[in-house]
Amino acid sequence: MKETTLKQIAETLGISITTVSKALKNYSDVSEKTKKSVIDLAASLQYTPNSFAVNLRTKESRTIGLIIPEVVHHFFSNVINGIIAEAEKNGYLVIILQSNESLELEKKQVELLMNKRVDGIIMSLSNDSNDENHIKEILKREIPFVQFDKISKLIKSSKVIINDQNAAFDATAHLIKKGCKKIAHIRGPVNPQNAIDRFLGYKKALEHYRIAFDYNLVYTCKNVTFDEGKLFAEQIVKEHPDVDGIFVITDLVAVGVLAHFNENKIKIPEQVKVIGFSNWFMSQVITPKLSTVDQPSYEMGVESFNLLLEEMNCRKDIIPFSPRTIELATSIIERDSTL
Amino acid sequence: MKETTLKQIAETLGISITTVSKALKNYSDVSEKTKKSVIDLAASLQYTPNSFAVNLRTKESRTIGLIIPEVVHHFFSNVINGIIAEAEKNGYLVIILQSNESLELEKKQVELLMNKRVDGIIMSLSNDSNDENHIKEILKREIPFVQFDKISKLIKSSKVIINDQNAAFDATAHLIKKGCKKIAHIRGPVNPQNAIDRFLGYKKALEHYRIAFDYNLVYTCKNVTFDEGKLFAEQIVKEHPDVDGIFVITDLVAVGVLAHFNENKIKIPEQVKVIGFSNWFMSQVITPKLSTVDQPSYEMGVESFNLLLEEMNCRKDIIPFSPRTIELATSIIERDSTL
DNA sequence: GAAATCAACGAAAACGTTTTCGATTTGATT
DNA sequence: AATCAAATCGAAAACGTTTTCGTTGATTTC
Repeated sequence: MKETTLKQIAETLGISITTVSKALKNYSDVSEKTKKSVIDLAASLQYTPNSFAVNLRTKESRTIGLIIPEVVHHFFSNVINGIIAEAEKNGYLVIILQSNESLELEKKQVELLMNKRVDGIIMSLSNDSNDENHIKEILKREIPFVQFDKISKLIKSSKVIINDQNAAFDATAHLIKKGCKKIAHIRGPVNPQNAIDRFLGYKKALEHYRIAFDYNLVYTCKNVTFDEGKLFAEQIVKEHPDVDGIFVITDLVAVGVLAHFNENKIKIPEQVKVIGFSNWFMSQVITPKLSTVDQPSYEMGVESFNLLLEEMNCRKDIIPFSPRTIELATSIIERDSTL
Repeated sequence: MKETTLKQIAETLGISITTVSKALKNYSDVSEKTKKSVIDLAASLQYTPNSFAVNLRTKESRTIGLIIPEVVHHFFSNVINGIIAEAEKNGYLVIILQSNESLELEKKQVELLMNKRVDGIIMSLSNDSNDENHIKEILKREIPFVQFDKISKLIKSSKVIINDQNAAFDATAHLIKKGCKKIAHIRGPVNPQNAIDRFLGYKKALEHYRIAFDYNLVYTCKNVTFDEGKLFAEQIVKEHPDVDGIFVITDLVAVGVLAHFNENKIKIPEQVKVIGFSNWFMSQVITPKLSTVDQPSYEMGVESFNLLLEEMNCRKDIIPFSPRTIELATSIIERDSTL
């Protein structure tokens, strides 16, 4: 039971492969009669074009690659969701790779995807991406490319981002408006632009509301984990017992902070108010419910794919494409932890 | 700046395409001298084989398809993680599709993957999969196929599962050993085998410990959500105020139960003990920490891929393959909600 | 009646690789 | 000198599709 090919259809119908191909693609130089006979036979034989041959001939695979730092992650899995949904709608499939926050793996995976000849690549950088040569190689080979969330500003490509600095400003301002006078910040790792921007937003908010900035109130995550949240919470109450507000780089870490406070009977929001970032599902089921910054992750995936699609279509029609950056809106979600 | 091909290398070196190809694949009938010159030139031209052509020629794409009900899901995203990691190790890439628990979408996606001519398919069924024709089509076309977690017993294929019935038995027994006398069960939807098996395990445990089974104590989820957990918790305390233990189909729903109890000052574990299923990350950061059944999700992904690989290799060498079923061990994790 | 138009079809090249099966040369052996 | 074996290479087919460019015969136009 072999696969049906154009050749088989052509032979049983006594016509040429060319005509069969054209009939199935509804070319105008095939008579209605032969069209019908071809289409009918193809249907009854369950003919589907051999995509390997189509790929080779058309030089496209209708497949894109996606590289993200982590799959098991509320934010990223939502982005994945948006990307594969939008891709499927447009007839594209998605190959997903996980860089595990490792630059080495990331490089290999970019290599892999280029060798697979995907039609485009969407990517969120790993934390220790301080080297951009592999990314530049993508652009050099003229492969459509979109960055989202954790991006490199040095690379001229389309991007889908939020304004981390403004969002962090808003989050910090929210604490201030709720009466906090001494606000600590648990920040992300040193390299990624997001962590830097959120830190700058925090600092800017303090300045704007005339609260002295104190470097000792800034704690830096290495791995951005639940346990780090617990650890830093402990350090904060020990070193600065009068801290009454904490802005945390992301909800996962913030939940760690809450856990430590809960265990040590430190009342939230009475003694300390806490606000996170990203609006993980977890935040609304934890006690107390965590205030946070909502980041439109699904939409981010959708927009990323659409930007990529735009570029892929331009390349196909050989019309020039200039990269665009889409900035999505964030919003403060007020819950029990800052009431 | 076009892509380098075998032909180009052959022409600049004044030898045939055949020899170039053989040199790069280290065939024994090419002299060391020409091998070296070919390899050197290939490297300097950054030659990579055109995978479209290789696919067409070898009839394989070194790509597999994965269909799961939901990406944004702690269990499934961990499985994804296991699969793509193991696949990458073995030189395979993974296309991921999400069925959204819809049979219609699932059918389309199976179709899509077969038309893409992936080398194999791994799948976890959607909840309303009461029709198996699309799956049978996969087997008919002799495409290597593995089911995991939500499987159909009617399909003869390799499977990676846990023993849901035993695990549920253990979970219920755990509640009984902790002193519960009247145990409710919030079960999953009617169709999926898992939900049925877990229900049966619950029932069997009651029988084993001589506790009367009461159908009124069984509540059936439709969408398996946090909100359903809250809702059923409310119903349970209203309809059966003397219930002192609840075994819940999965952690997400169990967290909903905890939320309702927390809001209504019903003490856990003093008044009611609760045990979930799947060991979501959330369970260990919620208050009180949720006891649950640990399900080895990452390992499930790894094993699924390895079974698929086994079958793919057999097909290639045309040696017969008989499907295997791997049953992974689960374990009870005792936390605050059943202390 | 010659020229132009049109409808319907097909031959063949092309995409880039892999692999089979000879062909050729060289050196060694009878 | 004839035979054989080993070492090295290449021609060509094959994978299945798409698309360009002709070809043919029929019809229309001046």
